[in-house]
Amino acid sequence: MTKKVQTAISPTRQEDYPEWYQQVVRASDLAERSPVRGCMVIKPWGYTLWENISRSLDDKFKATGVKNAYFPLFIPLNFLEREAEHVEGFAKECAVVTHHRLEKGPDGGLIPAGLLTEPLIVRPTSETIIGESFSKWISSYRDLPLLINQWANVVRWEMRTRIFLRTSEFLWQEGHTAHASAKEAQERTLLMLDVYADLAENHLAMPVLKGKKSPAERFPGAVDTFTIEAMMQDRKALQAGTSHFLGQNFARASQIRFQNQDSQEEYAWTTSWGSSTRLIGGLIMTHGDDDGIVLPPMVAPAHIVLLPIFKNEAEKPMVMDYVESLARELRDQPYGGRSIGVEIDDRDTGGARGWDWIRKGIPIRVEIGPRDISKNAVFFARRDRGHREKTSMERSRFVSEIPGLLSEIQESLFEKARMFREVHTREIDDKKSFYDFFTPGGDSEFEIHGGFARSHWCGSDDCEGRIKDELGVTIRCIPLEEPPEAGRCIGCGDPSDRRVVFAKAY
RNA sequence: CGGGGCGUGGCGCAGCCUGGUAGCGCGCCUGCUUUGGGAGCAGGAAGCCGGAGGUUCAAAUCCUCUCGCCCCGACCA
Repeated sequence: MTKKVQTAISPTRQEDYPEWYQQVVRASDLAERSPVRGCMVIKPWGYTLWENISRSLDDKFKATGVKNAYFPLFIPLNFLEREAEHVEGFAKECAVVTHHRLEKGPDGGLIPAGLLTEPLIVRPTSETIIGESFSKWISSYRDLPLLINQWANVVRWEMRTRIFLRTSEFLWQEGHTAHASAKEAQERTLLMLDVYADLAENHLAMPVLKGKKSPAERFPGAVDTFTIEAMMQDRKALQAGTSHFLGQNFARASQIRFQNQDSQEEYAWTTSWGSSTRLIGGLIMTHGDDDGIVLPPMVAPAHIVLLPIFKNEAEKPMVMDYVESLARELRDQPYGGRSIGVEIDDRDTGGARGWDWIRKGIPIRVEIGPRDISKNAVFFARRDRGHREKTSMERSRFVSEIPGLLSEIQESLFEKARMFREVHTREIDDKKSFYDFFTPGGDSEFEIHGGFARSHWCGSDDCEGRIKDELGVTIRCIPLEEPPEAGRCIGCGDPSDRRVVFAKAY
């Protein structure tokens, strides 16, 4: 008699993907919703993950000469007004501070008082306020390039929020640079895109496509926006990081000028680039399964959990000694630029204990009982394999092989995700196939279908817009590093010289 | 903001149509028994049913308003 495989998360991805996502976030103990509309509480397991991600990124930024700084949370209204497209892009989702005091109201409650002469907006992004500083810091070509990053929270009053993927407040970094030439700024834009791709692929084990955004998808005020796009397990695309070449638009708006070597005054060329806690959402949807999240070792808050097993109190000291000394040895092992993170969970909660760690996605679970100790061995399971698949290994060998084992897991996660993307990416050249690809065929409400369609596009906003209206599918990016190819636009049939990637998106 | 759905102990839900002040599973606490695996038995804590009004002798159940959440759409990292 076969019974349905029991999963730790219900519903499964297949049954109801959006609900699965919510449940996984909860079950993995990463974060929870807060009483504040659209905002989340990031719990220690999730925050440590974010710390690991942000530390890796920070190191990479610094390796390219970027320095960190910090700018105000509040931006005067008139700053935002300086760049026309920028205003238009963000005006609809700004939190605005209008008062600076609270007074007792007639009903005893507090009411805002002390109207500000000029409202302040809570930063949705900081181009304008940082531009203001840049304009003061830069006067000569000798001051360039200026390479600044800030780690901050920002607020975008979104209509619809999803934990980690789109929250009203989120944590991110925003890099802002100023250069003496367009070429240098463009190179910086692409360099930072490479940094994001490196982080995504080598730390998050999340394969990404690097590409340029179509004009319709560009950052408000940018000349060019570049993106890394990942495919989630519902086959939708997730924009996981963006890098913008801002030309002289913001320099003009913020009066960022410098004197060049010919004593001529010029506007600087600027860039900005950002990535956020959304990466965690991407991580969940790239590797998570029906038992919870699966953490790539490079960013996992901890790598190994040791689960002591003893039949009675008499055995406990011996087991705990073994466990604690093993933990010490493991923590001495290096992995991914830090030491191995080891948790010891000696709660006496039976088998449920192991499932907590499965849901939390820890890469390796190790069970240690008297039987292992007598053999001087450990009994372990990998999160990227079935939960019943466990291996016994001699202790010292386990300790010395652990860095390699973690690398293997990291690699296997990436490879699995890459294969998934490959299987669900199609070159599509006729309109009917294209529409079929993005049209649900089954009767399930949450059917997962489609994927990435690599198709030709004539370059017109009209074609792009029509496909968006009719199918909810957008151009995710125009991939970089791909040779031109002659073809016909999937929308209108006009000649096209390259393929672009179409997909439904988060 | 438009369409749809939903708000009942920490989580998932039943009850609502046919009003009579709350129930199930998991989790949690205590004890005993178990122990290489999401344990068994017994006992227990925890909700006044999102909020506010109204109808009624009586409302989780009916009516109105409101807040929030989820899905689709529009918009976005």
